[in-house]
This record gives sequence, structure tokens and C-alpha cells, in this order.
Amino acid sequence: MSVGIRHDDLRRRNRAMVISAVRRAFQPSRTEIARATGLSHSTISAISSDLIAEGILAETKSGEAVSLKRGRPQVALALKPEAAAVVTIVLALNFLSVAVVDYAGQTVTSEQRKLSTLTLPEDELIGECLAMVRRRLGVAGGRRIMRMVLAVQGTTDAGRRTMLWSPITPHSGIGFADTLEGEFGIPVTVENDCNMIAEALKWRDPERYRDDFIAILLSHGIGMGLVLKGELFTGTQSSGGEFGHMIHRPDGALCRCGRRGCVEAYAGNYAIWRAARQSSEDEEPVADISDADMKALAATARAKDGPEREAFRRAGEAIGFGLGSLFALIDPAPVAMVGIGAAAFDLIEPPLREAIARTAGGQHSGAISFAVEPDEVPLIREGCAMRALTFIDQEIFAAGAPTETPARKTEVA
Amino acid sequence: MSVGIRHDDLRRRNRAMVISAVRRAFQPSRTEIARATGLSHSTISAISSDLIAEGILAETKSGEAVSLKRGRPQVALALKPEAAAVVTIVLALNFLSVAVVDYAGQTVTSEQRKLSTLTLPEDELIGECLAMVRRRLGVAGGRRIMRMVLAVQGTTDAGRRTMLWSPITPHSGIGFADTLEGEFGIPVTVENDCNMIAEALKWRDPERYRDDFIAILLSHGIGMGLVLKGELFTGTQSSGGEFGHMIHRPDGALCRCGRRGCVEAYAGNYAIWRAARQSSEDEEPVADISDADMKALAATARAKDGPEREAFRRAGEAIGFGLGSLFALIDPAPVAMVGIGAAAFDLIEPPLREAIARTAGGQHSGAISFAVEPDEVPLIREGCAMRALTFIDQEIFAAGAPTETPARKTEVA
DNA sequence: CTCTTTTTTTCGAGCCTCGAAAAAAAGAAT
DNA sequence: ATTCTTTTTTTCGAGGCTCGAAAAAAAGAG
Repeated sequence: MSVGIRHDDLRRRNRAMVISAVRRAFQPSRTEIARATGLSHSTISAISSDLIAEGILAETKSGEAVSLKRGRPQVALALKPEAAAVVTIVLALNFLSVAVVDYAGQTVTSEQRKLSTLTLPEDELIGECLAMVRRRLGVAGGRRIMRMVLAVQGTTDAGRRTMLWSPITPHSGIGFADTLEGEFGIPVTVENDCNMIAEALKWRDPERYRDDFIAILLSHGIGMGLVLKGELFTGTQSSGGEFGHMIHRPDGALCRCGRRGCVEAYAGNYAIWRAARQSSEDEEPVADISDADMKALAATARAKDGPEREAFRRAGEAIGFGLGSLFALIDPAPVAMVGIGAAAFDLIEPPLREAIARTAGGQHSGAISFAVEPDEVPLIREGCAMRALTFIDQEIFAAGAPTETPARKTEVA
Repeated sequence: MSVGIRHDDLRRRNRAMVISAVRRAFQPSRTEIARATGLSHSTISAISSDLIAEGILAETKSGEAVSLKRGRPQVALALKPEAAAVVTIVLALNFLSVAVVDYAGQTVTSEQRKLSTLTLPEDELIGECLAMVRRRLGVAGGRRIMRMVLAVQGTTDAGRRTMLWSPITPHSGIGFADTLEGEFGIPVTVENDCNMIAEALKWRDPERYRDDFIAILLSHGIGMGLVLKGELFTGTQSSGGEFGHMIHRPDGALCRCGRRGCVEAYAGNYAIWRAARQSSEDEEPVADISDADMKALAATARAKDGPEREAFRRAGEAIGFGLGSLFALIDPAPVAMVGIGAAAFDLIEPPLREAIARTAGGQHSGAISFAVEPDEVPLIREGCAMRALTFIDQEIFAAGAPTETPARKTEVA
């Protein structure tokens, strides 16, 4: 049962509202914040002057944005870039990327490289992450890093501290959060990559991706990030939302997860590849397929009506029926198709729409809109950054300065 | 974006917390409320004395519950039955039931009868509801009815004012809420029956049905009520959660909804009936099957291994794969099987568990626990009552009396 | 009949938000 | 150039709310 509201919670929550309003809007004035939050001008004035004094917000002289109206001009408030910084770590198949992002959301420094995640021993995989973070922290100088977020394909535990399982490595149960916190002394969470994509879309296009939407990652496997009623949906015991492992055909094609008939076993890159080569559905999935190979496959499918086109058709059908089942549960919502598979969405869309129209969930299937974004890595990185920054907003800065005690010396025994 | 907390919201929310704590616990003392809400004793004292003065709560002298400890004995607080009352209306296939329930949750008067919902014209169907409510209100005397809730199979609109579609009647888009409000001048909502079952389970066994669980109604059709993170899950455009219309086998058996391959097309009573008679999967579903017939079918299936047993096996399989897909999305959770179909759960469970074990969502399928409750009507009624009562708690009584102003004369010019 | 223990109420302090009024900072009008 | 308007922002006192500490209440124990 949720707990009552203490008196001091009030300030904390309203501070959080103000910070959130500033992050959401582009440099709003105090008046705009008052309107957005429904709080009075006096309250906004008091809170914002506190936040400025604490170095969290700053007034921007900048634009002078030529006021066409008369009256006292509005003073724009902005997040102070130096107030904090965060580290994002994106770990994908054969790929690692680290960035430092300031409090206003600008990237300070970043690095990325290829590495063989499938063959690397566990300690070396972790070592590569640590080394890259260490290098970037060196470059980022004396910034006050307050949070790190690591995104990875696969499932995490509910506390978002451990990668339970991932297709990018044979190792499971890697406690990234503990390791990184031990090394750098900064709070860390481990997040599902598709959830971060969904988070990023919310910030990129809040008009379209507002309360309810679905991000589907079409890649070697199939992932999903789901936002319901404005909140990122996560499972109760894990990161949840394993759209790729909904059952498309009971006892059907062999999936990478070892079961049969999952959506992914028809729509993942390896499944399309397998079907295009007219291999048996019982054949073990291959480990990795290059983007170039998948593009070539799509080109062949576009050129002539052969097994390649049929493979994409079956992929679209699987996703269509999967979405139909999902929509039966949650009602139709906008969909973003992300990842290399989205580059072949022209092949997938017609059978997908045909399939979804044959389901109860796809009742108004014509009205369901799909957006396409083939490059997932920038989205994942943005999602990590926004997640880390909003954590600082809500959990650290909203709490305010530790009620004077001007010079407290922490003893280290 | 959610709105800031005004100062007067504070009291309202904490009053709601106190009322909710009293409804949840059995006659708690002020001390127990303080512990449950995390608020201070002084605050609880102030709020509860207000609520007593307003006639919402009352101290119970009753039990004297032999205090074994020394010290000032705790004074139990209880909801005052006369503070309000609600009307519940349960509309099911060929069945109508109305009850008046007092603020403490005790049934004051109730009535139920059979009627042919499938053949009744729309206005007569509505007329029967109105007449039964009118009769019960007559019996209930001068109680302050503050809310009505009508539960019905099928989908409602997001505002819960209109029954969009229901299998119990050929008519669609019936605006029950407007009609009832127009007739009785009391706020009304229209709810999905399975959602009310889930609501009731939360109150009946809060240990088991706490944050995440699933209620599945096995009846002529298949319905679901889903609770996630303690909140009843509803779709964004409708009542949502159409588990029965997730796709089990693409292009498979003909469903009552007109599509093919839905879970319901294998696991609904009509589907089991159709399969047991070895009819084609293309055969139009029959309109209704009596409970006695279904029980006889189950008895035959138990007695010998024939098409009847196979029909139940396929039903279990469909539900198992459906749950597997659902669990892929939300992680496994406790399940309650409700309705006449649950009386044959012994036939359904083994193939269900076998199927779910073959899905990624059913990873720890042995640990998934099923409870069985064949009689759904009392659950639906309880759910309606609790939903109506908690609405009064949160939205009406939490707001408090209209700030004294002992004799304010409103001028009408 | 006087302790001890536990629950409940009372009371003053400290915050917080709000509305009204004042101050500030411009453009428009004279 | 100076005086209106207009709009934004700050200031200030009032009113509420919760909290902790202390007091009061209501028992059982000794």
C-alpha cells in the first residue's frame, strides 16, 4: 500500500515538477512553468530561485528572443549543463559504445568500437567496458558524474542490476551494476535496450509517442519496448516485454531460445536467413548475420519472387499475428520499427498488415501507423542518457540541498 | 504531464489514505493506521476525528476484544455503514442481478432472475435493468445511494459509460451509464465483468492476489481481468485485456468474433462442444450451452479417452500457449480460473501445463499456481461493490465537507 | 491505591502554497 | 523625452497542514 504524503514530500515533488517542466520544454519562462504545472506564480518563483541558487537551473540571457509583445519580457530558464553529468554504455552484438553526457543532454565525449562479444570471456567483456568508461572519464575531466546507465539486449533482473541473459554473449547473470559501482563509485542501472529506445522516442517526438506506443527492434532477434499510460512497461521479475517470444505457431520453427514457434523464429534475421535458404525450420539458428548480408537478401527479395521474398513475407506475417495478439491485450497503439530489419520494412509491411487484419486485436488495422528508424544505436544511447538524467532530476536534485550544514566533513576511517 | 501538488491536495490525499487503510484492515486502531500510512499519530488523530465528525467513520465499542496487553486499549475504527450505499448490477448471459450494498460492504438487499438476453430487444433489456434497480431501491429505503456499477461481459468504452459490444446480446453500443444516470440521478460506470472479478479477488485474498495476477473466466467465451503493479489493467480505448482473442493458431478454428484461430475458438464452451462432437472447425459457434451439458461433457471426458477428452485437451493447450505468450510480455503471475469451465480444470490443467512449458514465457511453469473458482457471479458482484465503494472513498469522502461556512447565503440576484 | 505501559489528544513550531499587491522591465502613446 | 500600458516576476502576509514533544487518558500490574 502506498504511503501517505508527508509535508516535506510536497516541496520535493513540486521541485521535481519544475525540473521536469524545464527539461521537457525548451527553455521555458517561469510563467510557462506555472501554466504547465498548475502551481502558482509565487511557488514557481520560490522554487526556481532555489534551484538557481543551487546551481541546477540558470537564466539564459542568450537569444533575447526578440519579444514582439510589450510588457516585461519573459526570462528563459535552462538546465545548467555543469550541474551534473552521466555516462551511457551501450553493449550490443560485437559492439560497445560509451558516452559522457552533460546535465542539459549534450554529449561531452564518446567512443565506440567493435569487439567479439560472442567469444570474449566474461572478465574480458567486463574489462573492455571498464576500460572504455575509464578512458572517457579521463577526457571528461572534473565533471560531476552522478549516474551511469548500461543498456544491453536481453533480460535484466527487476532491480536492473544484473544482466540475466543476453544473446550477445554466452555468459549469463553478469552483475554489471555491482561491478561498475565498485569500480567508479557511481550508481548504475542495467537496462534493456528496447526500453531505452522507447524512452528516447518519447523525447524525440512527444507528439507521436505520448501515452501509449510500441518500439519493436528488428534485428538478429526481436525486442520490444512498451509504453503504457506514459510509463515504460517492465515485467515484475525481469525487464519484461519479450514480444519476440510470444508464440506465433505452436511447435513451429526452432527459436534461438530453444523453444519452438516464437515470433522471433520467423522474423529474426537468422529466421529470415534460414527460410530464404530454404533450410529446415529445425535447423539451429546461425550466430550472426552481417547487415550487408541482410541488405543483399532484401535486395534479392525485391528483385524477384523467390524464397527470399517468401522469407520476408513469413516474417511480416509472424509480426502481424504477434501484434494482433498484443493489440488484443492493450488496444492498438503507434508502432516504431527500429533496427536493420526496419530497412526492409517495405517487404514486411504488406503481409504484416494482412495478418493483423485477420486478428481481433487489429480491428482498425488500417489506422495503425508504423514509423521506421533503421539505426538503433543512437536511440539506445539517447534513451540511456535521458533515463540517467531524469533519475538525477527526480531522485537527487528534487530532494534539494541537504538543509544547510554548510561544511560537513565526511570521515573516512 | 501530471500536475503539481497544491497545498489542499495534501489533506485530500491523506484523508484518502486513512479511509483506504480502514477499508483494507479489519477495524484498525489509530496507531495501526499511523503505521500503515507512515503518517504521524497527530495527523491520524486529526484526520480521523474529522472523518468521525462527518459521519464517515465510527469508533466501535463492540468486541472490547479482550486486550491482553496493558496500557490504554486501542480504539477500533470502522466504516460507518450508513455513510453511503451503492448499487451493483450484474448483467450476464440470460441472467440479471441487482444488489444494494452499504458503505461497510454488507449487502442490504438483492434480487436476481433469468431472462433471455439474446432475444430481448434493446429497450426491454434496459427496461428490465431499470425495473429491478427501482424495486431494490424501494426496499432499501432512504439510504444515500452515491454510486452504481454495472458489470457486463464484453468491451466497454474507455470512459466506462457504454457497453460497446457483448456476447450476451445482439445489440451493441448501449449507453447504460447515461440511461441509468438519467433515470436515477446517481453516477454510474459500466465495467467489464472479468475486471470486476479481479477487483474482488484482490479483496478476498490480498495475500495471494496482491500486485500482479490474472483472472481468467472460462465460460461460453474466454475473458480476462489483469492486475499489474496493483492496478487493474485496462486498454486505452476500451476495457482491454481480450485474452480470449489472442491468436493461438493463425487461420485456425472459427471464433465467435468472426476471426480465426483465437484462443477462445479452442477453449470457449462452444469450441469444446464443437470439437467434442467432432464437427468441423469451420462450423458456426452455437449460441449457448447449458452448464449441465458442459458438466456432462466433462464427465464423459473423465470416463473414457474419446473426442470429448481430446476437446478438453485442445482447450488446455490453447490456454497454455496463450498464457505462455502473455507471460512472455508480463512475466508469470498467479492465475485464478473462474467460471463453469473451471469446474473441468482437472481435465484442462495437464495439457495446459504441458503447453506452457513449451513456451519462453512459461519458463518456471511448475511454479505457476492456479486457483479455481467455478462460481463467478458472486465475485463479479463483490468486485462491483468494492469498485463503487472505493470510488466514494477516494473521490467523494476524501474531498471532505465543503469547508464549513456555517451559514453561507448564496445570493441569487 | 499507586506505578507502568500504551494509546490518543493537544499544542506550538516550522514549512509550504496561495492570492494580492508591489516591483520590474519592457513597448506604446503623447 | 516622458508618461501610460502591459506583462512578468518578486514580495509579503495569511491560512493550512504535518510533525514532534508533551500531556492526557485508560487500562493492567504491583
